Parts: sequence; C-alpha cells; structure tokens
Amino acid sequence: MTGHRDGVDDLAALTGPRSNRRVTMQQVAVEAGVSVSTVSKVINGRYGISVATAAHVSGVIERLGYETSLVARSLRNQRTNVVGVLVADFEPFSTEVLKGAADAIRGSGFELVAYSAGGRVDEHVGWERRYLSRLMGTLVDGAVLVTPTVTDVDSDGPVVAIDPHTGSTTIPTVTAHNLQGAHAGVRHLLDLGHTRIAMVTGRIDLISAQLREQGFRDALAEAGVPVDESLVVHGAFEADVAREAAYELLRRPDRPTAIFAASDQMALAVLEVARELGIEVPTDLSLVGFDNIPESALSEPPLTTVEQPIREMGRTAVALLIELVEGGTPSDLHRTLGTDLVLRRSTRAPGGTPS
Amino acid sequence: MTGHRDGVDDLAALTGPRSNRRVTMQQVAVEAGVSVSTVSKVINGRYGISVATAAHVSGVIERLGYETSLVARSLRNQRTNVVGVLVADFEPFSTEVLKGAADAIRGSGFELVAYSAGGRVDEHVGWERRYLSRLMGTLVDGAVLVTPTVTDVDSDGPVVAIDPHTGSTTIPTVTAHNLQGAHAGVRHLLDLGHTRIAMVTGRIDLISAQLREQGFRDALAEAGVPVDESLVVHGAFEADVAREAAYELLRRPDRPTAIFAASDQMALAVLEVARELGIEVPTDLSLVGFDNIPESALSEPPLTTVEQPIREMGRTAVALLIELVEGGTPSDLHRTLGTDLVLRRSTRAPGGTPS
DNA sequence: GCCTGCGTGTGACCTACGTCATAGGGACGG
DNA sequence: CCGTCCCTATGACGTAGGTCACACGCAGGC
Repeated sequence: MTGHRDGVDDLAALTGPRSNRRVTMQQVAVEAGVSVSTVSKVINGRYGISVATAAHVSGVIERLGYETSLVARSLRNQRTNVVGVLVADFEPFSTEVLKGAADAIRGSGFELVAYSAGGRVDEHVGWERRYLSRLMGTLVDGAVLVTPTVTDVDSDGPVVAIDPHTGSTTIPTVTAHNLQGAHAGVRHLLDLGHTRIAMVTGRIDLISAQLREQGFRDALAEAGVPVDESLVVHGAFEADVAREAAYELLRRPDRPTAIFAASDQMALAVLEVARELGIEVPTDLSLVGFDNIPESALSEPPLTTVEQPIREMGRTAVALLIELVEGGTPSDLHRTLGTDLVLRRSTRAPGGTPS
Repeated sequence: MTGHRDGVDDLAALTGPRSNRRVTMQQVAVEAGVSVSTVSKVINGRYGISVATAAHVSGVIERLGYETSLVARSLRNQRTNVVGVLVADFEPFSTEVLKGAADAIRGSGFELVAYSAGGRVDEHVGWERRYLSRLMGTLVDGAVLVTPTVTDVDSDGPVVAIDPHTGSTTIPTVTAHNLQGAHAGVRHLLDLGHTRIAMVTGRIDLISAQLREQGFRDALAEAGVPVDESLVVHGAFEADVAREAAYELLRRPDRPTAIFAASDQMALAVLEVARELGIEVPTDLSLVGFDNIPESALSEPPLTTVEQPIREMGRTAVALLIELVEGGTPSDLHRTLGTDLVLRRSTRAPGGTPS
C-alpha cells in the first residue's frame, strides 16, 4: 500500500509530451519501482542497498541510458568536480601545458576545461580576477593560471599559477628552474671556449627573466669572465624587440661570438637577423635559447636550447590543484622542476671564420 | 513533527558562521531589504522594478561582490550557456580552431570550454559519443567536434563538426574548400610549366582527401594534361607513409618535376626525402602542400602551400553552433570556406638542373 | 506456544542547494 | 471603487543524504 499510489500519474507525466528530454533520476526510479533516493544511493555506492536492488537499478540505468546531471549534482554538493586551466591565449607554451594537464586529469575523477582570454589580455589588466570570480565556485572548483602577468589573485577557491613571472608568491606555483637552466646554457657556451657572450634578456619585470639573467651572470662569474654590460640587451620576450637587440649586437665591430637568448622565440629572431647579415650560425655565431618550443627543432640550424619541462609542469600544476581542492595541505606549495640542455646544431667552438 | 522548518534558523545560518562562502542572491536580498525575486529581476532586467530599487539593489550587489551562480541558473533554465569544443588532442590544427572559437564566443553571452581526449582516441572508437552524452545537456548546450574520425553522432544537443572527413553528412559541418584549394595548388604548378606532376594523397576513406585528389585531377584535365596513374601515390595523411611514397616517386628514372601533397605534414616528409636523395627543392623539384601549418613556413625552403582558414573555420563553427543552440534554423548547415594559395619558395619553373 | 521487545537491515520521505517565473497581494492615485 | 505599479510568496529544476518507518528474525517472558 505504501509507495505506489500516485505512481500512475507520475508515469504519465514523465512519458508525456516532452519525450526527448534528458533522462532524469526520477524516471529511473519509476521505471525501477524504487524511490529516487535509492537510485541516488546506488549511483553513489552508498551503504544500505541490497545487492539485488543495486543490480536491478543499475540495469535500468543502463537500459535508459541515464547520465547524472552534473549541474544538479554541483548545485547540491557545492562542488563541480571540474577544474579549469586559464590561458591568455592558445600559443605553443600554454598548449603544451594543457597537454600535461590533460594527462594529469585522467582518472582523477575531475573534468578539465580550458578557458582562453583570447589574447586580449592587455586590454584589461584584471581579467584574471574577473574570470576567476565568475567561474570559481560556479563552474570550476579550482584553476590553473597560465598567464604572463599574474597579479595577486585572492580568489574564492584554490588557484595554482604556472611560471608566475611576477613576484607575488602568495599563491601556489609551479615553475621551471630558471636560474639553473640559464646557468647550464651559458656554461655550455663557456665550455666550448666562448668568452664574448651576449645575452638577450626577457621582460625585466618578470621574475623568470630576472632569474635567467642571473643564471647568465653567475655562470660567467664562476668562469672568471667579466660581464660586458654592453652585451646585455633587452629583448622583452618579444620577437620584434629581440630583432632590434640582435641588430645592435651583430652590427658591432666587436660583435660577440655567442648569444644566449632568454627564450626560443627571441633566439629564432636573432637567428633570422644573423642570416640577414650574412653571419653563419654556428660557424660565426653560437646561439642558445630557452624553452624548447617545437619550432626550435625545425629551424636551420636546429636550435640548442634549455628545455623547460612544460608538459610536466602542466601535470604537476593539476595534481597540486586537485590536492588543494580536495582539502589537502600539500607540504610544498611552490614546486620547481628541473631543466635540460638540449644540444642541437646552433653552437660550436668560436673562431670558425675569423672576421 | 520534524522540527527543521523554521525560517529564523535559516536566516541565522545565512549570516552565520560560514561567512567565507560564496555570496548568494539570498544574502543580497537580505542586505538590500528586498525579496529574492526582486534581486533576480534586477539582475535579469525584468519588467516591474522601480528605478530606485534597481539602483539600490545593484549597489548592494556591487558592494557584496555577488556573482550569479551559473550552476543554479543552469539547473533552473535547462541551459548552461556554455558551448564546448571537443578536440582529439591539442595539436596545431585544433589549437588554431580553438583560437577562432574563442574569437567567436566573445560577446555572444556564452562561455567556451575545450575538452581534449588527450590523444588516446584510438583506444576507444566511440569516445566522442560517450563524451558528448556526458557533457551535453549537463555542462554544455552544444559542441564543436574537431576530430579526425567523426562517426555518426546522435547526440542530445546541437553538434557541429569541423572538417568531418568521413561521409556522414547528417550533422552540420564546416570545412575548407578542398576541391578548389587543391585545384589552385596544382594550377600553380601547371602555370609554372610543369606537366609531370605527382600527387601524394591522403587517407582514401576521408572525404577531404578524396576532394583534394579530385581537385588535382580536375586541374590536370583542364590543362589537357593526362594523368599518369603511376604518379598518384598513397600517403594516408601520415609522415611515414608519405616518406615511402616519396622514395618510390623520386627514385624513378623519369621522376616527376613537381609533387602536390595533400597535407603539409606529408609535403615536409617529401622534402626530407628529396634532401636525402640530393634532389634540390625547388631547383630540381617543385613542391606544394596543403593546410599551411606553422611548420611549413619554417622549413628550408619554406613551403608553398594551400592555406585552410583554420581559425575562420573555428569562428564559423561556433557561430553556427550558437545559432543552433538558440533554436535558429540556419539556411546552410554545411559551410565551406575558401582557401588561399600561399606562395613561398618551394616551387619554380621546371628544368633547373637537367637530369 | 504465543506474544512482546529489541536489533538490524533496507528503502522511502523530506528538505536544501541557488535561481527564476508565475501568480498573487497591497498601496496609492484617480 | 477600480486600475496601475511594485514587490513578494511560492514552487519547481535534479540530486544528495539525513532521518525515519517498517519488516523481519530472534530470544525470552508469560
């Protein structure tokens, strides 16, 4: 006598006009002749359901092709089980991060979504903030930031920044070991016998750029080579600026025999300029970049560069983020990953063609 | 009686201990001294609110930093106002599509999220289906598919496929004009004076590959040049296979003076093989690709190729999708975008070095 | 031997999550 | 006394999970 009185009405309503609607838990319950709560418990594997009922309900779920509504679940749980990666734009770096993030998300019980600011970052400085406050706690449980300019973010939820170039260290971060990487790259040039080594630096306000420059200076100091300040030029992490810098360096009568660029993008710009000026790489000029973006393997000659484990950084960031979302208190909130020197064909001992 | 339904407690709970929770409409209402419905109406600009109250409520919203919960709204509206782009992996092609999609989403009132299958497409053929049924109607209102193998998708919601290589034409699509593009590429070679033109074709089961081959044949026919079937070889859209094909073509005594490859990736493979065999491009062999992927600008020599407006395709797909989500009935469900011949340095009139 | 009392296992009932639309009510002016 | 504005009350969207009712088995009292 208990439950089934009004079942007929319900059924009518459910199978009624709006037939192509999404299957709901309600419908499963009716079809299986149990209550909604029971279905819920079966789905979530809660205690208190007999094996028989569980099997039966599962069967109906399967048959009806029911999928739980993530929206409703989110509303109920205050948890979406989705984490976001926020990128300034889909360029090679962030793309690689995304791949790593996709690796890490698998089997974690979370979904991954990517948001892009669409390259219009400069228009509004606080774009990350606005994005975050809209998304966080409503569409995602946490976010990984892959943006050139991380201003402080006091968000509603966990946030992890990748290669957060600015100094704000209040939020968890994942970075490559910029200092050590630059050191290794310059050390390689020193080992080849170069002493007149120039550097094209990145954006001075970014910590990563500062560290790469520091690595350059450290390596020279260690080798007892004094730094010629006129050989340290500003490249701003931008191809155009780097081109200017390259012209300046390479047109000097006493031009350097080697150049270390703080990013591959800038190194490739230098390479172009060298070609324009008829300077052969590596015969007349050795060149080392930083990042190991895909393009650097395809240039002529292929670029020797310091590899950032970008994909691994993506993985690490997502892993860290999930830990935070789940309420864990990770021991290290700032993770630094090692770099690798990738030797290709843009470097050689100096003195190939005495100019 | 169960004792939990007294409003006083509720109010206390709201202003109570859990203070760092997300601001809700309820709280705004209390703070502004109005009802929840009023707040809702103000937010959605509904009729029936005096200017004064509207302003007041807006002020409170601003002050409290309230953001509407997209989750709750979605549950209520059966609409998430989010569209997804489903990619097999984040490679150059899909990345470019994503950029276009990001362009198109701006100002549309929708959010864009990207999902990646993480490159593990081959493991399960039906992955798109499963993804779609999970997402559609629960996280997104519609999806753009950027996948090599679109099997039929009978999804719960609108779906647009980009460059759907297979023949299933039941779902809306956005493609480049493969026929015309290939025609232009081959025509370019004919104009230069080539007559022994070979082609490396793509995967024969894919419509795009078929059309590119057809364009090749049409161009030759139009010029009155008979097709030497032994010069049409299978490349499968894969570098390895294309290499084999290139060897076969280029080791013949009567090798062609020009090759048209159905993709840049394959063209670059041909280029490598030519270099290995000591055949100079473009002096001894002209080469035309298809796609204009970033790498093709960096090869030595840079590749002349037929450019697909990938970004534009992304834009178009999202625009079409949104139209569908909003219930519109677009006139053309299949949109074809023009291609552009990008002239670089891999082509030249034949007869450079008489072999 | 029957009934009562208790424990345990099972599933139903009920409410809340935050938003929004519909219907309903009160005040004020004409 | 009626109409026009403004605003409020109510309840659904689909899910989750706490609380509660009920059935059944068993043991011991009468």
